[in-house]
Amino acid sequence: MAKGSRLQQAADFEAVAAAGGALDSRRSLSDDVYDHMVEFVLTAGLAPDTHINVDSLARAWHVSQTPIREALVRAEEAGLVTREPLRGFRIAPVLSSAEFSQLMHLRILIEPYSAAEASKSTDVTLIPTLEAHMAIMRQARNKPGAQEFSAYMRADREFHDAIAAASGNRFVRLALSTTAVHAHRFRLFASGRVDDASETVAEHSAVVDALRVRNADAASTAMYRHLVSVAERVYADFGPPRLAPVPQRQMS
Amino acid sequence: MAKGSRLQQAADFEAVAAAGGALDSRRSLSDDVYDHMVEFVLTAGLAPDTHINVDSLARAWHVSQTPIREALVRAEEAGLVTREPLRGFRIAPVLSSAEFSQLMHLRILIEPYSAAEASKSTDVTLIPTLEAHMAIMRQARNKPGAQEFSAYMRADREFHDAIAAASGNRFVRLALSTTAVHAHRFRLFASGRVDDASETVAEHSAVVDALRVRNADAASTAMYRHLVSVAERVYADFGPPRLAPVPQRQMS
DNA sequence: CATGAGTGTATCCTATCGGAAATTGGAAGG
DNA sequence: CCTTCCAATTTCCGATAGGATACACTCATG
Repeated sequence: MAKGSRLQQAADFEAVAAAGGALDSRRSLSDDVYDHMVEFVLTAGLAPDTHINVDSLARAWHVSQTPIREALVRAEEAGLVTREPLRGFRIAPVLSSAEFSQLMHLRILIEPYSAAEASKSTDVTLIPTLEAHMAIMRQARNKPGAQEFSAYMRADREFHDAIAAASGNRFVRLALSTTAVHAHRFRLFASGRVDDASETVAEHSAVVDALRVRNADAASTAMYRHLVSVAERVYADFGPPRLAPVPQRQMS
Repeated sequence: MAKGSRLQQAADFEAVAAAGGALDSRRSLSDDVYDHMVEFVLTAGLAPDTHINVDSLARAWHVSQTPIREALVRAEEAGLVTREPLRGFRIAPVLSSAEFSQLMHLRILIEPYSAAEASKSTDVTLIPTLEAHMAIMRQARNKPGAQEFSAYMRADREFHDAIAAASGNRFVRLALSTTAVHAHRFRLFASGRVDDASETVAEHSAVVDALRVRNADAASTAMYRHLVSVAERVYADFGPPRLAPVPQRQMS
């Protein structure tokens, strides 16, 4: 392998790594491979159940099998791929409609809380960060391209993750991070284009407004309404099952 | 390496594998190593921040480095170990009191819902399974030994996991599975012995009673009370911070 | 047509090498 | 004589290449 380059000629990847992970000067090759793999699965929209040949993937990316395997193990934990012992790895199946409903139930349990806690955050960069993500989403409004969809979904993920991070509860953030890629892939295969930017941005604005004035109850409610709306929009495209009654309890 | 044995002489391990995983005839060596590692970290009570020497661990368990590394990557995702690139793996730090509080917050958000959903389960083996776990916990009551503590905590984990599984929501179950090992380790280092069996079994009984009569509201409430009690008991030993107000919403 | 042996392929594991980081020893300066 | 800084050594992580084993497929046979 050439001395300077790690993955492929890796020009595009090095740019991503430089932009996203400049702080961590120490990154192992398997980390790079993992990031590359996530991007690959999420944007390329590979067919579910596709066999992943470790050897050919290693040759294609000009690395050996070990970092590929380590990245695949992590991807399995994240739900991106599945593994059958002695039979290898496959691209994970896309969520069924029922499973997406389950996913949204979990988010509805957690995210109103994370929004409420985020309203107490002292991080002054939170609001500007959220607005930056919303600007990207506004920009992608009604653009049918795959590129725009990818940027749109990325901004959406980072919007929710920023709030989870601001909640200060690492377990909440961890639990939600797993859901993000699944939701991304479900919507990628459901429509694959930006079709709800107006509603989503409006609902995000309501959340940000509540966070700006540090109103925990309002933030919680706005987030709850947003998630219910997201689910309803998806089910409008897909028909039943609609969102089952969402159990929520009163502030004690 | 001898032909029949895989880990060490591995007599005890083979017994565990035969008891727990007989259904999966296909298991890779890294799976075995991972299970072994979880058991090792949770029962041996290794000091946090202890360096893990991959090479010596491989020699000690009579396997090579690759399955060790794969198991460590999975253990990192599960929060059992931490990894610093180019500096290796370490035993993960035990949760601080504040982090344990965060963990309990997440459980309180999720588990009342999982109990409510489990009450609708048609699985006839659920109640007997839960009662079996409770029997084990009763048996360990007020026994100070490390062996009893381990069995007690295992039964507690499996009790909650069985309910999560019965909820039918795989994302709920996944989110909770991460919390289990952290809670286990926190209590291992907090007291390390069975000191709340009476209360815990009583509270578990309340949950099972509600599940038996398929009362979703009662199951949710019983689980909520149980988790609050768990947190309160831990804080009684530890002093502040006590459990912050637990945000819960009304059933809509 | 069903069944079983034989061949090919890919996974999984092992053995080994390069290289980065921690450590120990020594020399220079105060 | 003690402290501080630098450098060589050692240790161990990360990566590579190759071999053993299990599975899938093909083809011959009852």
